[in-house]
Amino acid sequence: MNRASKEVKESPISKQAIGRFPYYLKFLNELNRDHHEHISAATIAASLQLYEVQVRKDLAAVSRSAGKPRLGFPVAELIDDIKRALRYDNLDQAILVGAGHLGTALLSYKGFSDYGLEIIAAFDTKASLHETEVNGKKIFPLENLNGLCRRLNVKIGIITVPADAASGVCDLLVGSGILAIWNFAQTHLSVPENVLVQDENMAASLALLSKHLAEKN
Amino acid sequence: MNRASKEVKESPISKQAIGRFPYYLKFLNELNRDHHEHISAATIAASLQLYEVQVRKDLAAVSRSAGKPRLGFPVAELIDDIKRALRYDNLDQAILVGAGHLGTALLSYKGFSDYGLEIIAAFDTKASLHETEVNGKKIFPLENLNGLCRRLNVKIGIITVPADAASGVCDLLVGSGILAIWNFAQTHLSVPENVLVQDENMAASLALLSKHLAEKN
DNA sequence: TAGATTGTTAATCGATTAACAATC
DNA sequence: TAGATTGTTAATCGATTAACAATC
Repeated sequence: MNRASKEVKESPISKQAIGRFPYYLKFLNELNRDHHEHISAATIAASLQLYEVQVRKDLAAVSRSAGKPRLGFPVAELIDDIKRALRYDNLDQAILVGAGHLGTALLSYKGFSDYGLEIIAAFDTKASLHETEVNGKKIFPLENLNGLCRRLNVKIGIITVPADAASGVCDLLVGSGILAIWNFAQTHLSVPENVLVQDENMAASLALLSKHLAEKN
Repeated sequence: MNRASKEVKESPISKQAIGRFPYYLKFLNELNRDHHEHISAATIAASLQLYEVQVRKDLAAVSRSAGKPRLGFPVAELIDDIKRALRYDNLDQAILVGAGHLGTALLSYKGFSDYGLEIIAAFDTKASLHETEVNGKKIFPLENLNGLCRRLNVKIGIITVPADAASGVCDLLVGSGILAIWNFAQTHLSVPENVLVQDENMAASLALLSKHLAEKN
């Protein structure tokens, strides 16, 4: 507040912490609906089965106004702070490639806008899908991808094609100016260093489930 | 080999490493198809953009016969070792709750058997879905869940219901003897400590994508 | 005031990376 | 033999947890 140089302090939020904030947010939204004014880190921790310190540190990293001893944090303000930190407030446009079962499911999901994402169009090689719509989003041939991304300045691409097609699609996305890729294909994607690939590694999840089960015998 | 007590050495494979093995496996399978006999950690690392040491350590953790200096690891054997470590060799049966878009996508996916998972049935509250099939898997009312899980000794449950229904479904699963839950709902689930909840935290992925984008401006 | 609660520094833990000796 | 490659010990890094002083 009264610092000489008031830079926008670079938020030191770890990747792990970013995974926890959506849970905080959901919990806080419920509180807010019930008209709770304040909340303590201890209560959040108990509810989400985390350590108090961890919650305290996480909240300290995003909260603009410091929490008040005895009271805790004002719920509404905290919600805003988390939304800002996760950038849920500004809506990013995305395109999706691969309108199979999973692609269709993602296209149909209404909840992404809560997370600041809007899928505006889909692409697929299958001609029978072209010009059809899923949840109001049109499906185009891949040839249209570059043009559309350039024209609308789309920077997020979602890959839901089979593994053997993923790498080609990835190159196409990168060549179309995409800077962040959400990859559901089980394959390693090679990209320039200014592009981020976020893998949704379901095979890893399955292996962890199976491992747990094996240990329980 | 020539140790006095030959216990089954508890594999010290980190969670992170488990996430990498599916990528190793995919790469090795391709090599195998091309009839490569041996492979070095360095080559794998270069291909998947990892550090050599990391690959070496990961492989050392699962490989039964040690790798050979100059040669590397025998491809076919390594594939077997990884499959065993990830337990892809034994097929686990699972049931799925919530036959919406995402649930249907998972039911339709043919690739899970490669990962040692077989979804044998689905459940949904919606009466119009009952007794219909997706990819040969029947959809039942939730009342049938307990009986079916008990009868067939199913230990894995997949949650693809809306967030506000997830916690109730979770309790039902736990009460039906389920020991491992793959949770796609964006909500914290509370379970007894012998039950594992594996969250597929898509909100976290989105936040990471969005954050990267914001940093690129 | 006393005590609930915060924010922060230090200790611990787990995973990655560096360095290097062993060996085919 | 020389050198590519492994396996392992030690150093580093990032995140979590413990300890504790500050404060409303």
